[in-house]
This record gives sequence, structure tokens and C-alpha cells, in this order.
Amino acid sequence: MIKIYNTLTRKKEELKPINQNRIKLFVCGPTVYDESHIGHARTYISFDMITRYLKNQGLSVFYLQNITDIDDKIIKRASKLGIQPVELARKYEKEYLEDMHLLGVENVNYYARATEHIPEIINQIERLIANENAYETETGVYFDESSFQDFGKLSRRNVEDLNVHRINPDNNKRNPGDFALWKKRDDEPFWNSPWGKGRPGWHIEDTAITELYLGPRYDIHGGGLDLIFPHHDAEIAQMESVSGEKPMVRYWMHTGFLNVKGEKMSKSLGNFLTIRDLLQDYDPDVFRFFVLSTHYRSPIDFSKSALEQSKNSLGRIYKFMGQIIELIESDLNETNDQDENYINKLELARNNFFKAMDNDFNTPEALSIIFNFIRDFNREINEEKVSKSILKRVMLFIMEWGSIFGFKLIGKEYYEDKTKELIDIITDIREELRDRKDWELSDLIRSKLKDLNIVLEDK
RNA sequence: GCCAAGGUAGCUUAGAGGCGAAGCGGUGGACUGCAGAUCCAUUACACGUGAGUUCAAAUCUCACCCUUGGCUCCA
Repeated sequence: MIKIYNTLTRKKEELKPINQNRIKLFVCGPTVYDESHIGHARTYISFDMITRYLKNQGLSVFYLQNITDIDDKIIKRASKLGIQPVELARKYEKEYLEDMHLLGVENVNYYARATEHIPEIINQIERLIANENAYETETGVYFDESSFQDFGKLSRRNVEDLNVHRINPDNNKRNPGDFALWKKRDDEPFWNSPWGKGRPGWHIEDTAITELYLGPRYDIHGGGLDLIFPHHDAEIAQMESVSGEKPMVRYWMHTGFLNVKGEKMSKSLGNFLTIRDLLQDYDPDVFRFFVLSTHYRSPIDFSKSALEQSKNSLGRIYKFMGQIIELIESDLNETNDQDENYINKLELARNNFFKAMDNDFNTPEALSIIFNFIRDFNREINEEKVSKSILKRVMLFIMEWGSIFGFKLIGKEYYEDKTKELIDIITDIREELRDRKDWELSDLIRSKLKDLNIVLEDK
């Protein structure tokens, strides 16, 4: 039984799909105006793991993500660079997808661009106006917060608070908390609409897209903690007003922030790190392990030393796997009289592992079970009590872990490229040999290196 | 001000009333020609502070201290 922490109820609830064993999942995608950063990576790695686990548990998942490819930031940046907004958006969308691929995020079934769903957006706004949930002003079309009783139910804010802290009141709006569905603009990229030229507001693309592909009600909606308010509250208001059905989403899932040295990562603080910067220095798997070694809802503090720790921890698992494979390829007995005992131990560990994952995807606890298991089995292996058939089962268990956490444990060497350092060591040793006038061995080294197209030229 | 999340060994993190957890790191030992890997032991008064409830509190209650975040750009 999988339990999920639902932001809406602030409780863990049993996952019950709306439709048999199918899960419809939507996660808010990025606004593609710049390179993606490691905070994005944290969120999308988390939902990738979640999707992998749901699939492992026999659920059929349709994972949809939007791409916000039109908004103020894109337009501003593009005009600064003297290029078309669409050009900028496509460039960063491409980089985003490449980054995700490198990080092993590969379970999104469909990416939906906002600009390719303008008719659906307009149609949804028209229905909101018809329902008297929205109204038109000189500057655009706005959602009327007072028309939706549950407004703010996800973030648990009340409307009065929202109105007090409004920064720039727009006098055309009925309530300060009303948000734009359609912005009337004709000096920027625009689309024609019943309200003239303009472009969509921030929140409407998601509900237009999810209504099209997932319907008015679906299972899980995810995103970063920072989207709860106002974005997800706005989505609920829009969709539940349009359809009259509720809840729009059964389970709201939010990932915690990634901080750097205890502070929020931001460009102004100078602690901003893009995925590309990160991957200059670290293996994607190491970052992935780092992310999954903290619960997805907890804040996670990024630092070089934390990544070093992750690298060593992950290395332990890779080494164990290497050892297992080596033994399976050895001439060990296929079975022995201890097998039953080990099958029981293995099953116990496996059950505990799944129990941890069932509990709101508790990857840190699941990892601690894996490490305990590895220690115990290392001990047994040292004492040479384990047969080949057991080792094969162990291998399958670790690989199952790998498939859920997103690590390819086979066919991937776990070491850094130290070629340059290695050559330095070899040439140093050869220099030592030459000093000793061991011409035979130093010539042999030179010729062996030449076979590898590495040419040494002595002065 | 309002609303959240959090403070657990040197570090990174789980746990949520009852045998002191996992990894990383440090130290010692076993194994090894040496090293590594691995194992064992050890390092640790482990639970922000002060009260309370309870046979029993890191876990529940209250108060307080501290950190971080959100409060219409945000993953």
C-alpha cells in the first residue's frame, strides 16, 4: 500500500488511482528563459524516482509536463539579446531536455508547450467568463477570486491576507487577489483572441493542458514547494470553476527546496549553480544519489563536501555490485545447503525496502536498508557461505534498487577520467628507469604507449 | 506582522512513545607480500532549551531560543 503525503490535507494518504491501476501525473515544467539549475534538477529527479517506483509497483503512469515557452522573462531576455522569444525558448528547452537526459530523468511521456495550446487556453477562459468566474478589463481578462469559495485552500491562506499585502493594486481589478488569465498586449509576441491581441497569463496554460490530456480530474499534481502559492491555488480555482468537479487533483505533491549553504540559491547571492556547471565537476549519478539520500519533501543543502560523501556512498554500492558479478563469474557452487536461509534474509530486506518506499517514497530509509543488506552480505561472502544462485538473486535485488533510483549498475565504470594523471605517473616511473639506465624496460614502456597512440619523445 | 519547514554523533541524513540508526569521515584490529576492497571494534553524554503528561518521551502537550523559507518572478 503506497502512502503519499498530500499537501492539500497535510496528511499521508493511501494512493488510490481514479481509474483502476492507471495514474495520471502532471508536474509543472520549467519556464525556458535560461539554463536550468540544480534546484530544477532536484525536483525532476524526485518525480522521476516517484514515477519509477509507481511503475515498479505495477501502476501504469502517464506523466505529463508543460513547458512554459511564453512569458515576461522570456520576452525580456530575448529582446536584450536581440532575438525572437521563440528562438530563446527553443534553445533553453533543448538544453533542459539534454540536462534531464544526462541526469537520468526519462519518464516524462509528453512535454506540452504553452504556445501550442493557445486555442485550449482561449476556450477555457471563455468558459470562465461564461460562468462569471472571470471578467474583462482594459488590460486583460482576470479571474474573480471572490467567485471561488475555496480560493487558497491548498496554501491555506485566506483572502483577506492576500488583499492586505498586495504590492501594486490594479484599480481595474475587482479584487487585489484577482489574477490574469489573458494579458492584452500588441507590442510583443501576441495571439488573436476574443479580447483582442495578447497572450496567456501564467496559470492558465497548465489547466488548459491538463484538461486536454488528463481531463478535469486526475491523480497527482507535482511541483516545487514554491509553486503552492499562488500558482497551484490558481490552477485549482480555474479548473474546479470550469468543470464544476472537484477535486481537480487527488494528491498534491511538493518537493522541498535545494539550498546552498543553508540559503536559498539565487543569482543575487552568487550561489547559483546550473546543471551544466555541476556536471562539469561531478558525475550525474553522484548528484542523483545526493538528491535521493534526502527525503523529497525535506530541504536539501548543497555543498561540495556533501557531494563527496554521496560519491563515496554510491561507490560502496558499485563496488559491492562489482564484487557480486565477479563471484557469479567465478567457479563457485551453484547451490548449497545455506540457500534457503539466505533467500529468507534477502526477502526480508526486500520487504523492508518496499515498505520504506511505500511510506511516501522514503528513499533515505530505503537506502539505509540497502546499506545494511550490503554489510550483512559482504560478511557472508567473506566467509564463503553464499552460493551462485543466491548471488544472482542479490544482483537482481540491487539492480531492482537501481532501476527505481535510476542507476545503471552494469556496463558503467565507476571512476573518473584520470588519463592525464596516469600518463604522468607512467612517464615519471620511466624517467626513474632511464636514470637507472634500464633502457630495455623504458623502451618497452615507450613502445607499449605508442600502441595506444600515445607518443613519448625524449629530449 | 501572517504562514510554513526545520534544529538527531565531526559531516550528510532517517526514525516519531518502549531493544541508542544508515552512510561518509577519524582511530584500532582481522585479512593481505604491501596497498586496496571487505569485515569487526571504537569514535560518539545523539536527539535546540525549560517545564509537563506517562511505568516509559528524540517521539505527545505547553512555553521559549535559534535557523531557513513563503507572503502575487520562482522547481
